Amino acid sequence: MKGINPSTEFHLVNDIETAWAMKRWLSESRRDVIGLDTETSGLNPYAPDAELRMVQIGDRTAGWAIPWKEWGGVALEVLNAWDGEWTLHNLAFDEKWLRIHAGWQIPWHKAHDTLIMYNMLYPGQPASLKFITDKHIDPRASVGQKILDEAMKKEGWGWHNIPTDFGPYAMYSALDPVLAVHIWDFLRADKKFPKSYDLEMSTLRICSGMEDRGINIDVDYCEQQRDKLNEYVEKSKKWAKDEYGVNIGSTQSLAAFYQNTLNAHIEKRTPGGAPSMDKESLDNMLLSDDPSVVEFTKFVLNVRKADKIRGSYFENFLRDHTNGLLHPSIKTMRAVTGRMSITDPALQTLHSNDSIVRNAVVPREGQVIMSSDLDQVEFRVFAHLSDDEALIETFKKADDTGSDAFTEIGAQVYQEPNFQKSDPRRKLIKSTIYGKLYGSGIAKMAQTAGVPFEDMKKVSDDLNAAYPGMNRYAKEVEQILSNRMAVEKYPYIETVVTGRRVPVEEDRLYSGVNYTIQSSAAEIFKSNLVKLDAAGLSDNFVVPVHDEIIVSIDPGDVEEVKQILRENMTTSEGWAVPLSADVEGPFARSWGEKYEKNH
DNA sequence: GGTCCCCGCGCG
DNA sequence: AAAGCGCGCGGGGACC
Repeated sequence: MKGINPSTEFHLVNDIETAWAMKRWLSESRRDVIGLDTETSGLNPYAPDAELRMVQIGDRTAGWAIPWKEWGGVALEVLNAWDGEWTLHNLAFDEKWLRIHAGWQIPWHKAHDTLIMYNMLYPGQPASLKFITDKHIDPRASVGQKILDEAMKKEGWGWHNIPTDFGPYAMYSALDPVLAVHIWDFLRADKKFPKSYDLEMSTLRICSGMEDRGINIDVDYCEQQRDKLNEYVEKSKKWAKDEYGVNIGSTQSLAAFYQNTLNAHIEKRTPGGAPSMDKESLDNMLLSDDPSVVEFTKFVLNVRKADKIRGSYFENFLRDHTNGLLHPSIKTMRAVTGRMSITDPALQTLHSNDSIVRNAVVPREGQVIMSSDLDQVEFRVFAHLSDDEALIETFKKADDTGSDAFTEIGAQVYQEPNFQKSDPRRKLIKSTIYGKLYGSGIAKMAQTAGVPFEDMKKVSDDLNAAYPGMNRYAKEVEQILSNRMAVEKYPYIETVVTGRRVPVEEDRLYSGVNYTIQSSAAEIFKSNLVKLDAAGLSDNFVVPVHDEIIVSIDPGDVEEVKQILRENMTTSEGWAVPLSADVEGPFARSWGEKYEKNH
């Protein structure tokens, strides 16, 4: 650790002389990269009162903090003057603020993100600027942060109103781009970017575009649904409270009511030991001999669902939109496995068993919605990795005949060519396969499928006999993980696409199979987005949902887009089983059409 | 009054 | 031998 050179200068650009000094610094020194950072009023750049407060640039010799409101023109001058590489820590954040509030688009092909770089090279470790600086750069650097925190507390300042000329704030701000450059130096010691870094940087650029273009919602529909559900939920909760004194929103109150008033027995416990009032527990209540228990339980289940839909979706849509446009936050590397997550609102969790919520998501003006889903991608990746000849053959047959993989497995395992999709064994086959993907035991599979242990075991044994590669692969993975734990200090798996390392918890090595599959599938999907971007479709992206991309397109382009989606969402090269995708739509009214019962 | 965890449940 | 994977969100409730 070399640390920060004590002769490094930090400046607040709040007079002409300093502005000139900064410009001289920019033009007179030779350098490979400039660090860039911003200070903002808060986290959400789309908030009505959002304000860019400071733009900071720096290298190994100096850091400059430029108050945006007073000296924004100077800031833009230097942003435009530098045509070399930029490095930032958490590019996704600053890129948005600069684009929205400074009207300046960072050139993506010259922008680097040390947050992503760090994630690639030190998977599973905290990756905040502060943590990395303390650990790898210079622990003295965080002293300023402490002083600033205390001052803000003492003066009652927040990020939105701390004066830009307050010394510690200016100093702390000017330091950050300098740190960004030091982290760049540290991570770039071998001057190579991992393959996964390129994929993630492209994904970042594509998803940033999606956040910016936003998602159109039908505001009137949301308001109607919210009001309707609101009335039902409030009325119902009040009735339960008045009539029986039970708060059905509280698991404690609800459990007490079942036990004390309805004299119902609650078998299941939560991990914390409390009586469980989850869906399974309540579904058991539906089997009660006591009609009043059954009626009350139906009532509770209905209210819960309505409450969830109202609060998590319609309320949030209405809270977050501006003129019918939602700008969600897409975190491209949120899950340890590299899956993306979407918040504000949580667009990956919209109810799919009916279309009520997705009806709120509509095409852009004059357009139609289409979608493309990867077809059982995790199972296909599993089949590829397990290298089980029979399983691979079964997939090929299912693809050739256009039948469903689980049905085809039934036909194969039971030697019944006429095995039907409606055969009750198909459900057990599906449960077994998903159980294996997730590393579950037979007891859990049986519980999920709602069948006796013995029935489940029979199917599981049959599948293991027919496709021995599945268990063989699982054993292999555990063996590799144990070896790595012993030799390399921590157990990790590698993704199939880029070889990115994903750490596995030491006491849960069995989850390595799922991690490999899930993280590889995530990279396959991201690669497909990059391919679609190259094919010119990314401006039409609306939202990604793990293995599915939603697009909004002109009605005249439907056939062309179908073709583009089919081509670029499918991968065959290098896979024992083709990774195929379907295309659905066009839907002229809403995303919900895809989920309508008769569809 | 703010913060954190538990619990339950939505999605892939 | 046995182990369901990954997320986000909201209400309740404990705690400070």
